[in-house]
Amino acid sequence: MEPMSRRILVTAALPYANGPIHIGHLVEYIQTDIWVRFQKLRGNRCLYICADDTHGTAIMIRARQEGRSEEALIADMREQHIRDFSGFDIEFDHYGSTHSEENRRLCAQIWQSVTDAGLVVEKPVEQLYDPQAGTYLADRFVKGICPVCKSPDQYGDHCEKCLSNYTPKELIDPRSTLSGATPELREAPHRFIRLETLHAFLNEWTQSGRHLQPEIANYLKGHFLGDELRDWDVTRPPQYFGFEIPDFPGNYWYVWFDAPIGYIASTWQWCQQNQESLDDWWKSPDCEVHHFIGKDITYFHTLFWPGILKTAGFSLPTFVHIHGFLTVDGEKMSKSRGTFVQAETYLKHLDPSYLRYFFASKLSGKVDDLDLNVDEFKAKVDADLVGKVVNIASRCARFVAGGRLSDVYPADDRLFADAAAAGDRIAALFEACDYNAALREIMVLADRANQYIEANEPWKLRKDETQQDALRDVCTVGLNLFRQIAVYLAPVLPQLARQTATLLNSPIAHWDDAQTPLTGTPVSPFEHMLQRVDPGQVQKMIEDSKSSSPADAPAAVNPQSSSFDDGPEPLQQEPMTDAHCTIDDFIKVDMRVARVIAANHVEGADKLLQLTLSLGGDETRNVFAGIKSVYNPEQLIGRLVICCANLAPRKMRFGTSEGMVLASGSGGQDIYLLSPDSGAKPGMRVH
RNA sequence: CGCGCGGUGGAGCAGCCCGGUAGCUCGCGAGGCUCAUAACCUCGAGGUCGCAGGUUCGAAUCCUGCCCGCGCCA
Repeated sequence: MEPMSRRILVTAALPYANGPIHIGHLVEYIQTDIWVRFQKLRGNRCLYICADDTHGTAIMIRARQEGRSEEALIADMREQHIRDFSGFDIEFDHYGSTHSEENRRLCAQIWQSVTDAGLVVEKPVEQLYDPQAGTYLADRFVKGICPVCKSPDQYGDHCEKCLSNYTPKELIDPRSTLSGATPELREAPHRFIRLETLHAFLNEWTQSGRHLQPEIANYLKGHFLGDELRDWDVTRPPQYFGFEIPDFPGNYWYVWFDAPIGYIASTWQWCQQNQESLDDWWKSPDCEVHHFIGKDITYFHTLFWPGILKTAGFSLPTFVHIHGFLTVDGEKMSKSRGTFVQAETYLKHLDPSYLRYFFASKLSGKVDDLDLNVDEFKAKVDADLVGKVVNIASRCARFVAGGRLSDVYPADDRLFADAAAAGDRIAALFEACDYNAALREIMVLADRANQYIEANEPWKLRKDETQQDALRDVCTVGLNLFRQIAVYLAPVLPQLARQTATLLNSPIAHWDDAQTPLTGTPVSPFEHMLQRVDPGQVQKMIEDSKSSSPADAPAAVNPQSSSFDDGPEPLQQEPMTDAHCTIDDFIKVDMRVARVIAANHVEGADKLLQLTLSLGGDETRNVFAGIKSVYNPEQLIGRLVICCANLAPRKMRFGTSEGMVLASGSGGQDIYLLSPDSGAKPGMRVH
């Protein structure tokens, strides 16, 4: 027994209250849940804290669209999230919400601290404003061309291509993703946090080698810490769903200011319910703070957040554990392929233990992306869990069902002792988040147990009346080896731990339960603990995921009525060209009727669909069209379009585009493909 | 272009930090067992460890250059 148990506060990133939990999210919550369960099993005091992230423009807009209050929306989502998490045996000690009184008060307190520290400055900001939606546009709701590297279709704050950070007004050719409208520049005062003041501290904290994975420390050093840190814009003018700032009336804290503070607020709620002191968890040097996040939100958690905590006198993170993204069959999750699987859909068809085990087998404590290959998923779960682990119990339990284990643990060629000795090594691997290596160690133990059973042939002993004691001894060894494995797997497979407890009538409550064999205890009748993965169910899940998704591609935002109410906006948005073109100029453009014979999503592209156009006969064109926001590939196949057939081929990031499909509209949700009246045939020229 | 990660028998990976018999899972071939959820056990075939240099008695492992793949706001 360890003399001192650690106190550990653990958080997973707060899921945004704008959508359901899907298997991509689950990587993180499962990874974290395993770590927390492991810590608790080791006898440490550990809290798993999470909450819904509820503020921001997206929530406001969605509530508006659904005709209800933001509060109603987020209450609903929170319920769904909690339901999904519990379905996967993800067990939070507390699940709060950033829209809570505790969070409001903490925000105010921390705001006061950073203000007192002289970190807050006010500056006028020209921000893009969506006149149609009636709101300023959050960075994520503006897309345009990156001012640094000129990549098209980048968000307003940050370029995916060159990883530069900038402000939305620097963006070239901006569009509102809410309405498709061209936003206008408006000026309003904002308040900023001077991160640069904390540069020396952040340098030291991130580069100490103790709080971050090395590749992350490297990344920060190369991308941010080499330059002056930018002031961070943390307030928003109306309209915005969030907390109004006490000393800055009419303005709101930016969602990224109050979201991480939600970690503390949620802990506070737990403290109030459990008569504990918040300071013991967030201001005590004896308490570790561990954050688990995806690599997408590295910046906020490794620079901004430590800076804030430091300034406000809260504990700094002991470690920020950063994981990669989930791919399915080597590709980004895709709605059309049915691999964008929601938690709820998964649970309708498959056992959550499968996913917990599979993710664990893929997680290594590195930032690498991890891939869920459907065949591998089945192979791994079937072979490891059913074929190896559960099989051990299945091979022994029947021979002693209704009876008891031997009163003295029999000689077993040191198998149990060796496996007990492996406990520390396996624990170290769990501690380091290298679940993949931990599971490999555990599977070696399972192999040995199966070998033992093979060598001792209990099925033969059973037939010999004089060998009944020997039979019970063999099963006692087999079941104890199984139980050891169940203990080591308990963080990953809590359900298996519960089943094992029932089978052997002894709870699994501590890691050290693997150190001492059970003897003399009754054995319950054996029941199957885990089924093999049913490929039919996997298929159904994928089908379900396909059908449930098109609905959530929202229709156009503006339900304009009246029959011929044609306004001047289109022309105002894009004035007509003055220069004439000659008939000869016009003839240069060879426009043809074409049929879409194949349409696919382009992985990595936000706007593009890849189309194969037939011009009749064998003549086809491969074309990339920026129409993904409005059209699904399925609905395009078979329809006629107009294409420019002699456009010079253009090499794009995703392949070569050999033409262009004609469409109108301003972009975003405002895109309309041109098509000929019925009767036209592919290949016909447009004159 | 940048940053990060990777390139090891058919597939997926470990080993690399701390140089010295190339290992695991699946698949494949042969055999065994028949207790177990067509599970389990044994044996076998199969690898120029991306390429080229360098350091060294010795390199998958260290150094340099190059090539290729993947990822980059969920």
